[in-house]
Amino acid sequence: MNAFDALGDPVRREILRLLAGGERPAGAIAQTIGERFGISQPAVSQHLKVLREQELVTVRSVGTRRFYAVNPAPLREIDDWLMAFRTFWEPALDALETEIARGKRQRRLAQDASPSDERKASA
Amino acid sequence: MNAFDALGDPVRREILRLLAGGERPAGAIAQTIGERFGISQPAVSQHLKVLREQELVTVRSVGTRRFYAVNPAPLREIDDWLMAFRTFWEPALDALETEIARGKRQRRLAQDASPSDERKASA
DNA sequence: GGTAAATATAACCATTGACTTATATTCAGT
DNA sequence: ACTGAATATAAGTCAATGGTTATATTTACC
Repeated sequence: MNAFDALGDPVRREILRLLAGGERPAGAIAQTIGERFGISQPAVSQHLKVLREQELVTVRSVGTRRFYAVNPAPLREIDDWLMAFRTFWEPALDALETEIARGKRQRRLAQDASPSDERKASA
Repeated sequence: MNAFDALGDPVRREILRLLAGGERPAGAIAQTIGERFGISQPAVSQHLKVLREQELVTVRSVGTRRFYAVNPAPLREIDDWLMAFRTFWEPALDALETEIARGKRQRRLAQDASPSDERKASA
């Protein structure tokens, strides 16, 4: 649940939001974010490093360019962490919602399983 | 969306999780958390201050005791922030789920409205 | 009003974090 | 091999953070 630490910084949150729209090369990120926050290319690069270390992003090299993309896994953990608090703003789930929530969870698990293990996780 | 900064600290996250189980006096929090992290009463008190400032908790005084409780509002904002990323791990919502999601959102809005404004937000 | 309990604040210190500028690395093209 | 583009790393600075001990504040109780 270490991802929270990385998300403590507004610059990094904004980088992620930018990447939510699809992968971007480091240069484009440095451009957009640097402008928006008034910080230099190295500064952005260092933020990208933190995001990499927390595995909030993945990188793909193409020539001299590095394309960053969101890695959703740690964000899902945050989503899970929030579960304990959802009772505060979600009235108790009724049966139907519970059913659907369970369906979602199973689909998610199915997605996590190795392909060889895809034992027909039918809806 | 400043709540993220406060949640960057594991001690504060743990305090919130503790409070998810119901309100607690500062002493009990200092006891539990202090033990768990090996930090002093003032240290915990300072964390509580940060949580107060970010409005992640509310306080209620009873005599010399101060009862802390979760204030869910900022956590909901985080929940909303995550929305932009849910598409990564949730397959596109089908019509039924969308309907239910909308219902939840409306119930939530109804809850936010001032009591005088409660215009029978029936399910 | 004095004392003790519960909690917060003050003052200080060490560490971490987020910048900066300068430089190294890596690859593409000539 | 040389050059330039894209990116990362190094080194240094400064402010913010999280801890400590000591003390102030508030309230209950005698």
